Amino acid sequence: MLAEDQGMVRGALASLLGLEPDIEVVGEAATGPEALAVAERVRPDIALLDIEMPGMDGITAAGEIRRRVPECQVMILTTFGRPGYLRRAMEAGAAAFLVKDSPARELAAAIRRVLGGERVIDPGLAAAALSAGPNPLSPREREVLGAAVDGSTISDIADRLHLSEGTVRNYLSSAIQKTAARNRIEAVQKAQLQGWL
Amino acid sequence: MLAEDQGMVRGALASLLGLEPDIEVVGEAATGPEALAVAERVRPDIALLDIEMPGMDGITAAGEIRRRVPECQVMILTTFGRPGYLRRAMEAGAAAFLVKDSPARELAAAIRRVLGGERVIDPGLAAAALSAGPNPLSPREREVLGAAVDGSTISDIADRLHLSEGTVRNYLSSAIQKTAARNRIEAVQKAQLQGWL
DNA sequence: CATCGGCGATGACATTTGTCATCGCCGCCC
DNA sequence: GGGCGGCGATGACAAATGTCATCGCCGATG
Repeated sequence: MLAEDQGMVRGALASLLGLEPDIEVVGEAATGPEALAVAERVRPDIALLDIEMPGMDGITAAGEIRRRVPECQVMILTTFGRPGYLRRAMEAGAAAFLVKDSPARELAAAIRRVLGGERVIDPGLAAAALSAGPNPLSPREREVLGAAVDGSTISDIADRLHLSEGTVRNYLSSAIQKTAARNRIEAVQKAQLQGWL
Repeated sequence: MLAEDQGMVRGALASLLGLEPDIEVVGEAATGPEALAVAERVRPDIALLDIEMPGMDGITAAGEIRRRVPECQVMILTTFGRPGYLRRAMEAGAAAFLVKDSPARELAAAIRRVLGGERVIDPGLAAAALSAGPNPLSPREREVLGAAVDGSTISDIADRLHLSEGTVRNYLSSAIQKTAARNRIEAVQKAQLQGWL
């Protein structure tokens, strides 16, 4: 089955896989929750999930699918090969991690390898994920930094998270230092690049 | 011909179009300059361009292709249906503007309509583009705001653009007001949402 | 020819942001 | 039991950011 929010990309991928005689697309979904529902209903051999989806991100969906449909292998197909994404995908039990800018023919090849029991990960990406180390941000730091992505002021964030302004400043400050950034914007950029948010 | 930087999406779209008996993909490109070169060489009936591409964005490439290969109709296929993108695409002479989250079958239909001499634009998007009005930012304001997206400080931007710090502050301030934002981060967000950068 | 807008700059000012020291309360782990 | 780290808070301080008034130089436009 195939989960991807952009209709045109989803349809195109379905057509790509339809060319392969040994592969059949048995279900499609456009959101995280929908992916979960479809997976439970059709119980496919493979679930191919995008990460950026409305409702529930593909990695969370992957974990749920692994839990509820254990015989189904989950593969992640994403635009952004961020180290933190790869790490979280692996922890969620994914069998493969593919980026959309690799050549199209690698998709069917990867599916066959997963069906054969292998795990498929871009070697360069794996190295990056390992060398980058784990997410250094504490849960609260992540939350506060995540609340800052849209340009909210300190007092906005404090209100939204029910914290004092000083506390918000402290979390932002430590997030800035842990990401080796010079201000919150750089911190957000760097954290997103690593897949830490 | 097909220009799209993500290999897997490009291949999938090619396969989707390959299903249509009256459509043939005669060339592929992964970057803006490559798209231009391929268009000049194969002189296709239609060039289907993504906007976000390395080297040269799809809208600029569209203008160049229209200029150098006048018999070729250009269609834009993009992830982001931003009003400013649509406006610029039309000014560059595009015959169609499609977003990737519409259903896959609309792609072939749109191609046929363009071949029939029609222009294809999502009505909702057209309304948004017209009601949003034109880009209110002056070229310099756009440049300065664009230099602020990555979290650069005032003095970074001043150095990069060979301006005094005070001038940079003035431009940012007026960009913030024109976008009705509260700080530069919100201004960047809003401007990007509108396709003004 | 006067006006308007864009460009570039300066100086002054208020506000926001980032840093640091310090505190108390937990829970965990050696 | 002591140490460590996460959580939440306060106060003080320095630095960065945003605003405003004002200036001069252009080129276009009425």
